Amino acid sequence: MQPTQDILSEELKQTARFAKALGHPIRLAILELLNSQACCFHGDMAEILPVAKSTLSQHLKELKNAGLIQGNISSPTIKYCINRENFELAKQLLSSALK
Amino acid sequence: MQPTQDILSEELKQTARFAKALGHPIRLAILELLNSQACCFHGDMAEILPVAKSTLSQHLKELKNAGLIQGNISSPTIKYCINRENFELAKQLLSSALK
DNA sequence: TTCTCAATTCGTAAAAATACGATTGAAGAT
DNA sequence: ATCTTCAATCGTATTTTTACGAATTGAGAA
Repeated sequence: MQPTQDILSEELKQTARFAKALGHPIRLAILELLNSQACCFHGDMAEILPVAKSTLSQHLKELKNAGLIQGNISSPTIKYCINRENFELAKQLLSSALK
Repeated sequence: MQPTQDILSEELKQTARFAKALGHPIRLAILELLNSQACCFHGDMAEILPVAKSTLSQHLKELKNAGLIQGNISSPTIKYCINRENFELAKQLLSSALK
């Protein structure tokens, strides 16, 4: 075995993080919704997606942790948006991983 | 909640399966190795990647199940290769999910 | 201040992923 | 037929993921 850093580079780990975040149908559906601007609010998504609201919150949290989305308070709701910068980065990293 | 099939399409589920398979650093490293033709054999990979052989086998199995790689027996070893068709499909689906 | 509503967090359970060493299996070499 | 050798599978443990309903929080409305 070689030293970890040689093979498992930071770039590769970041790519894996993004891929993992994308690795669930619900989360992809969330991104699709946000990307199409069809909706931005937790409540609206909860009506469309076949999961409980608490589960939806968990998926939103994971996407936030991965940096793919962000939420802006717009009382009484929260407006979710794609984080374009990281979304682009994810696209780049994944497309380069699949080159 | 709407009927599942409307939102969670087969395409979206397939995309999630690919993304999930890509969502681990070791598996990305495997694909990188296979893609660069630097090596193709389980034993060679086991020397390079910082995991036990049995763990490596598990990751190879997951990549196989996802359709991203395939193994051809070449006694006494097994030659692993990228499954180009599905690799392309994954690239396509993911890039379209991140459009 | 109290009420209401949206969203998150908590508590919990079940399933899946990750990892390892030991064992087994399959194929060629002796 | 027996011995090697490579890789997969088994058995197991730990951690993470996924999911739900209940309880909490926070901000504006009454």
